[in-house]
Amino acid sequence: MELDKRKMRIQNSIVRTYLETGEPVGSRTLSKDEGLDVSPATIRNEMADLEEMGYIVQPHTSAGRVPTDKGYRFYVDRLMDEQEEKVTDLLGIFSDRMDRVESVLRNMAKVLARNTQYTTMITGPSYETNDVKLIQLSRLDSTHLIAVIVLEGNTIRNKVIEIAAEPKVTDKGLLQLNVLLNSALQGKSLDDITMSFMRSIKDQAGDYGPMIAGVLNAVVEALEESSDERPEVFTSGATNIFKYPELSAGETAKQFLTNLENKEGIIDFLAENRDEERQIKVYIGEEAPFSGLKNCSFVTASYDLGKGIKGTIGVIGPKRMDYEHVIATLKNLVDELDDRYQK
Amino acid sequence: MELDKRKMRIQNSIVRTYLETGEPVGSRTLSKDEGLDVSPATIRNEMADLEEMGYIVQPHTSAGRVPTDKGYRFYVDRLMDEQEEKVTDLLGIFSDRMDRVESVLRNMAKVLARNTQYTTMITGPSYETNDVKLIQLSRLDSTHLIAVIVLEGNTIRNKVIEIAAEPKVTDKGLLQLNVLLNSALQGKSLDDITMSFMRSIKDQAGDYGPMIAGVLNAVVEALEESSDERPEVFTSGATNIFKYPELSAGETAKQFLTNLENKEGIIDFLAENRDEERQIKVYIGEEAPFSGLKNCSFVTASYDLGKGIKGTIGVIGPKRMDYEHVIATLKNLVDELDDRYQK
DNA sequence: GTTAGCACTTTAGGTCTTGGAGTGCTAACC
DNA sequence: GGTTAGCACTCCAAGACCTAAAGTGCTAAC
Repeated sequence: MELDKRKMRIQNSIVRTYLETGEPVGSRTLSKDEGLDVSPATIRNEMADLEEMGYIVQPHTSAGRVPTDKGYRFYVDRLMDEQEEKVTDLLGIFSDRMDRVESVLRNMAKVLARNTQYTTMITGPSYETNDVKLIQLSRLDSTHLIAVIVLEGNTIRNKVIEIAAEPKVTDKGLLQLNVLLNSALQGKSLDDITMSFMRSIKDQAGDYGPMIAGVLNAVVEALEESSDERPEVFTSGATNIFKYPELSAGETAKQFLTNLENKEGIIDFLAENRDEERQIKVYIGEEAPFSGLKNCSFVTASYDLGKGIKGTIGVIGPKRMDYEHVIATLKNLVDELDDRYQK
Repeated sequence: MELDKRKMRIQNSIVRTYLETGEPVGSRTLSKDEGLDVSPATIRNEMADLEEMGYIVQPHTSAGRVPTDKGYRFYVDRLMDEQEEKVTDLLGIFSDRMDRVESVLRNMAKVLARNTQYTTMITGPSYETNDVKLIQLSRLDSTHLIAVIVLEGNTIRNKVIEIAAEPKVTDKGLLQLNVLLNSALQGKSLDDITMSFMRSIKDQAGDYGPMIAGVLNAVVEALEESSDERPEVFTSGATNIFKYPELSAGETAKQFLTNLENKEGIIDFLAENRDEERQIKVYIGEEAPFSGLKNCSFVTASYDLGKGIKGTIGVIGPKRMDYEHVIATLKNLVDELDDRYQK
């Protein structure tokens, strides 16, 4: 059964009012809503219908109505279509040097949290292409080398490698090693570095053969750090939940914050969204494939900086969050990111 | 006025019992304490004295006694002298590679939080000596160089430098540049890099003169990051506060967590302790030169990994924290660190 | 100096009561 | 037929009240 126009109107009014106040909405309140020129009694009838259809519920007999997950969903779906508001003022973030993607993301989380007043989390980029672009050994001191490994996408890893004092590494030897390593490793990914491959390099290294093991180890570690490792997650505004009584009462706050501190689960959840075709997604309450956080809604957006650098941005708030604003802001942010970096 | 032996005994009993239970301690409870063979009435008399002297207070007329800051202080001072218990089981941390000081510290915070069940924070090392040890330019692609700058103490910084496509940088040129830069910059610190110094390098660089500006910029940035920048702070176990009702009730939890998230103030506070001669310090309640966190005590320890790498570890918990355990653990940890790295 | 005894105070928690908010239903109205 | 006024009913929140328990300070006896 479809909702007629008045029911839709009432439903949306209920959601909107509830978003603002956080209190169950009664028929009297609604009747005063501009544009709805009917008596409370009429509204009561309509509400009874809406309740039967599962859009709203009463916490208890003599209370007003509160939207169900389905009710929110109805409201949000409408938003997603209409929504085309332009939000600016997030640009400041980008003035930062792009030196370290990390610091940009961290910053982004912070700004977003301040802007929305909810909790935000951003997964660090996980790199899909993971090839070695450049490797460079330098002598640090008599027993240590430093290996700088640059991966496709310009991620840089440093590794300190301990070496035996003998045989002494000459400048010339180091140069040769670098040439050897670069020609051997360039364009290689983790999968390419097999045992036999390693042995062949070792053979070519002559006197430095024993040392090569350490170097290759470092390379493998660097590659593993970039792929296998779970992406880092930057959170911000965790304490914003104290602004919403329904999330800060009793056990809930504890659970919320503990979940956030551990980051387990959340990472998986965000990572899952990474490749979705649809940029913005909204999970209301139980919809999130992710236990542990009751009474919360998630809005996620995936970004793609090109070169296989992808990640997810998420906003977590109470179910009664300002979806309109959050969606607009995220959409804006992602568009902006794409514009700037996806060339 | 000095405390006689029985008063001392009672005072310490009160503190210890209160640490365990978190509830005001009554005379009856104390009289059952082993070794104290007097009646509740006698104890009541003594307690009246202790209260007058400011070691304990009653939350309200018909409640037991609770230690004051002064009372805790008395208890803790005694601990600091006696204390020589050996706590092990923190060693697992060190098995990690020392590649990244950062990850060791992060880990350390985590283990410490789990061990003590309080909140821990560790300031990243701030480097006192800040000299360039090694600099190495490599070609990334036609318009980018990568500069690897190793500082004394083996901190490694990477900088990507954008360069003009012309004049083309040859391998040979790069080699020369590296030699030039290393001989010029080695052992130099931020203060040494003056305008005239920069000009002189530029002159020596010949054709690559224009490019040098970018490189030197990168060096300066790297140096600034290590010195000027506030040290990073790693926190862990923030949600442990929910284990202590007096910290998780109402506003307090919010304040606590907000303070922790912002890290402002805390950094300064920890940094202040960095150079203290005394390794372990205890701040009880108002003693902390640091507003914002009521009802908390801090135990801090400063570590020194040599080469000017110093920092502070802090444990924050309710006033009624298990000082004995925390102090012992920290002392142990710092000793261990010193043993391992201060050679 | 120590202790038993007792009157006194305060709090935590339970029960009761009351007022307000909101509903569903019925009957009247347009 | 849809809309509305009226009313009885339900439930909750907040306050008033009460009680039991815990702990004290004081006094008088040991």
